[in-house]
Amino acid sequence: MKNGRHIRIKDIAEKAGCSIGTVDRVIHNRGKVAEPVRQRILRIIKELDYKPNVNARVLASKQALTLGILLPSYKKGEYWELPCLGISEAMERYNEQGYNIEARWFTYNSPEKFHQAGMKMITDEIDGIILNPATYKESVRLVRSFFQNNKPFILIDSDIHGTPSLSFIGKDPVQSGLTVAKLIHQLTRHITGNKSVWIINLSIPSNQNYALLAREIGFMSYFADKQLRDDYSFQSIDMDDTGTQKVVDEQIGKLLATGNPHAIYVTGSRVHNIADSLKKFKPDPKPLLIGHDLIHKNIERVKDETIDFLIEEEARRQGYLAVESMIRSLTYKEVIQKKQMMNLMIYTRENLPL
Amino acid sequence: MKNGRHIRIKDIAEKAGCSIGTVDRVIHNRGKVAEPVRQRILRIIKELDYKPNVNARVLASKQALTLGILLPSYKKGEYWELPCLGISEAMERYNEQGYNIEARWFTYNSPEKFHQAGMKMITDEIDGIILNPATYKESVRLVRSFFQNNKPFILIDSDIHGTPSLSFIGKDPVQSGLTVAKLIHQLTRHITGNKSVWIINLSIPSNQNYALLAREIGFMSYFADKQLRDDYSFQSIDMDDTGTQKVVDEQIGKLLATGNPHAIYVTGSRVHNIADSLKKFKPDPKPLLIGHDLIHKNIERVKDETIDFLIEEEARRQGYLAVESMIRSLTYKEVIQKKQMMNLMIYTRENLPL
DNA sequence: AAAAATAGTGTGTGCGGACACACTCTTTGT
DNA sequence: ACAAAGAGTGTGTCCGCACACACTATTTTT
Repeated sequence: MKNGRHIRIKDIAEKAGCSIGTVDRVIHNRGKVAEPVRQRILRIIKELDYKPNVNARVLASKQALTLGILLPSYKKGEYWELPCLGISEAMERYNEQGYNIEARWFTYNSPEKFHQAGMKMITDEIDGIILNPATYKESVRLVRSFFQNNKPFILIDSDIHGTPSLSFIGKDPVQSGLTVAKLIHQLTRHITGNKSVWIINLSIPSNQNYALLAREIGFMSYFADKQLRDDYSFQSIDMDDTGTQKVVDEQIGKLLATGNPHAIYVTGSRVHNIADSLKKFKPDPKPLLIGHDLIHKNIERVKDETIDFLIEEEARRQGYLAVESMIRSLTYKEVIQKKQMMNLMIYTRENLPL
Repeated sequence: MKNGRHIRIKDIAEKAGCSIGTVDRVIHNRGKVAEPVRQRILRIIKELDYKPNVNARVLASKQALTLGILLPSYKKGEYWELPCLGISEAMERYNEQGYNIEARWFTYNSPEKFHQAGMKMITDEIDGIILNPATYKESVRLVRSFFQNNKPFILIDSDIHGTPSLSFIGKDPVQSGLTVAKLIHQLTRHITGNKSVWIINLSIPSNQNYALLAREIGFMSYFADKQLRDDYSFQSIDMDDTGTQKVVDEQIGKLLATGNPHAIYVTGSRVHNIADSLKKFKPDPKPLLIGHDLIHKNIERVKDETIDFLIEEEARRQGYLAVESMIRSLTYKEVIQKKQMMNLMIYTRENLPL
């Protein structure tokens, strides 16, 4: 592939009959270059397929980057800890490599806080923003401000279509729902008679989570497409997430009194609450239980097989890639892929990592 | 985290009251440093948690690395193409970043060729070796030569325990088998009566593949551990892989004449051959079909649902990580994790990548 | 017409580290 | 006793790039 050595600025300068200073000015658009010379240099750069030496560049420009991180607030062990771990990991790794990257963290638990924090990032000297768009309306508004103020941003976990982001990193929630549906279908297909399925939406009430809805839509559309509606009866259950197990137990207790489902799909990451309830009530036969996200409490319930399958969208890697992409965009002016879709992982007891 | 700037060699030199040259000699073990000074510098390096600036290091040492790659020969679309893609990807990426890395490829299709190619790598000026150990005996012999000749090497895909490799990158095949077993168990548990399962070992006869055997062992041990032996009847089938569909068709035809299994597990990557046979003979009900590896022909059969599930061990990433680990070890003298276990991915139609 | 502003260009220094080389001081050989 | 060999240390150059600065030639201002 590489015959000989790499092309340097000096090589370009020689070929263009000018000094490296001029080439430098062209590369960085620092102006003050005669137009014909500029064109010539640009041509040569293309011809020679010049790629700047990243190491030299980082070494020479001791620029410090400040990234703004805007994510939902969370407690230890909850979902958003995972992307944050990925972000920290990337940050450390790049800092060790001689970069000088700093993070400013913002969290929100309401649309107001979200918007407020977002606006603060604009006035602060922040070079790039990594955020999870909360509600649609607020996000569109905020993102527009970012755009107008020339602040590059990357969306993670949930997308807002048609937004001028550097990149979206995550997964289509509809596909998640489809995958769960496929699993439940395959795992219950040999049960005779009509099969009952609960879809439990266990989430914070104020948080009208778009992603969870989309998962449910994907889930239902699988059965619709395959014309399996008559074989299954679905019950969609909205459950308030007060965080306490007791409240969940109560509600599950009531529901179980009305009958024992064949399968339960929890659209969010709080499957472990349902799992704990099932452990308490011990319905027989035990319903198939499927949910999302590789958080610690869920992993424990997969290990003891109270949860049968977990779906996850490489949450940690999302955070890592977001930081990496931002750095590449800001320091190397690399063009980042507009959509970086994660793998949709299916985990069960036997293939849990570590 | 980072208060102020990074520690440089110069900082260490000042604190130790010597010149950067001396510090450099200590860092690189180039000898000729008075022992007390050496100790002092080492202490300071530790105290200050000195991390060399990777960018400066790569820039200054214009060392060119040559990696030797020793893998089974393959045709386009076959399994080993995937790790190779990962290797090429890593190579390109690092070369673009100012590194100077070159690969020398060796392939083998017999133990003799394997050993022969391996020995050639020792005499050639190769800095590090990435290999897949073929047969146990040959591999141990070769690896011993590597060790004696001070050639660092990384094993990918299959491990040889207790080997002085820099790292092993792959996955425990027993766990793969366990995972497939879990899937088949769960997917057939509501079928009444005794369930018949075929385990098909479709591989090149000369290639007494250890990994495939280990998968089968894992597979069987699942059912043994769960005391499910009475619910299932297993048939282990060794099938020669001549590469032609016709031969497979013939054998499957004969087998189907003896009865229709509930599930088929193909331990290697040639599930698509079995899938094609099933498409031809259309046994009813269609047996559950599970195999390994995300190669193109398999993906196609997952898309049309002839194959129900595919297991894969991030083959491409294995190659990528192997190169990356080797570079980090050789150029930064970083200590590499002895075992880098991949995720075990479960794919079905709905969660195929892209 | 002289001074000042400006467009266009080249030069020099430093980023942190690798490595060659030069230098000093001691030890060893003759 | 003096040269040669060696141990131990410091200095200088270069890697490719960014960026400040200096410089020349031309145009504009006064």
